Amino acid sequence: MTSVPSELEVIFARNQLRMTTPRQAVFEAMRASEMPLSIGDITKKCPDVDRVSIYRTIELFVSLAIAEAVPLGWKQRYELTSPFQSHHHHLYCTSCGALVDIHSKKLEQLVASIARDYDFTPAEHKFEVSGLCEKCQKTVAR
Amino acid sequence: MTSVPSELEVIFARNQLRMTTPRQAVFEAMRASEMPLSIGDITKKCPDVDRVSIYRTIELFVSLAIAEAVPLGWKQRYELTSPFQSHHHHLYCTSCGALVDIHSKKLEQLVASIARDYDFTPAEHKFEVSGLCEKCQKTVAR
DNA sequence: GTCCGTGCAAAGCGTTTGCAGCTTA
DNA sequence: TAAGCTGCAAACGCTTTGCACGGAC
Repeated sequence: MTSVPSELEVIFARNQLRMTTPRQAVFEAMRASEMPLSIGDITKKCPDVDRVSIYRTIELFVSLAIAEAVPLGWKQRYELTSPFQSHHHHLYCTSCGALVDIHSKKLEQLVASIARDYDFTPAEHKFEVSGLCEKCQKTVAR
Repeated sequence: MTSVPSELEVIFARNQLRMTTPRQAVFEAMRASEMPLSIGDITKKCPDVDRVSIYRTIELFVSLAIAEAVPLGWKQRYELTSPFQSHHHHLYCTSCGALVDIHSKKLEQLVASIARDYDFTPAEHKFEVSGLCEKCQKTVAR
């Protein structure tokens, strides 16, 4: 219980939420993963947690901005956010499924600039590029 | 039948596909809409088309690049693409649901530039910003 | 000791699949 | 005419809801 990242405990305490075994398990599963996970993935990685609790936990995490949805391919996937994982976006190879994290300062500036132009207060932004990775460009014929 | 946009007919002919009433109806529903539509939305707008056909038609449209998925809020929505609607992205107000189309040359350039940096051949990209519109910034208390 | 959170069960939808008949080219 | 496409029916799986018990604080 004490091994839980303090930042998470702080967020929970601030919101008067309880640190429970299922919530820890889901958090650890996401933290240990290198790529965004679907609900199904998380279910598999947390066999002791009921699927219902996983749904509720993910919903909670998203509402607390601990995690966010990532639109990769067809399914929605989830990933930890800024306090726990540096803010980034993805390049996704539609041929081999490779995922590359992108950190782009220019993109972040552009979001701010666009928001300013349109009198918007930006909260979140999604940016994902799909295509072919270096390897697959050569491999794939057509 | 002859009133169907010729561009669509060309794409269909090129792929040896048939122009049918359901496909026209789905296309027209999307073209008439100002915002991306969910499968459920399209179903309502095309009451004479079976839900199954709507799924199959959307899948077909996406594979032909006639339409594309837009990750807005939680649900996946669909929108026509370049030949039928100019390429753009969205600002989404999480308070009132307002949607603003963004056309940003800089963003398109950035996608190309990032892809180049990572040796990627970009096919598609998604970019959506959510936040508060001008109006709601003032209205919403917290 | 309280109240929140969980697990279980079941309902509720959205989505997919198989197949016979109709429509398009 | 022949093949593709549709609609119907039903299966399937994901997600949500209600409720009583258990655990966190």
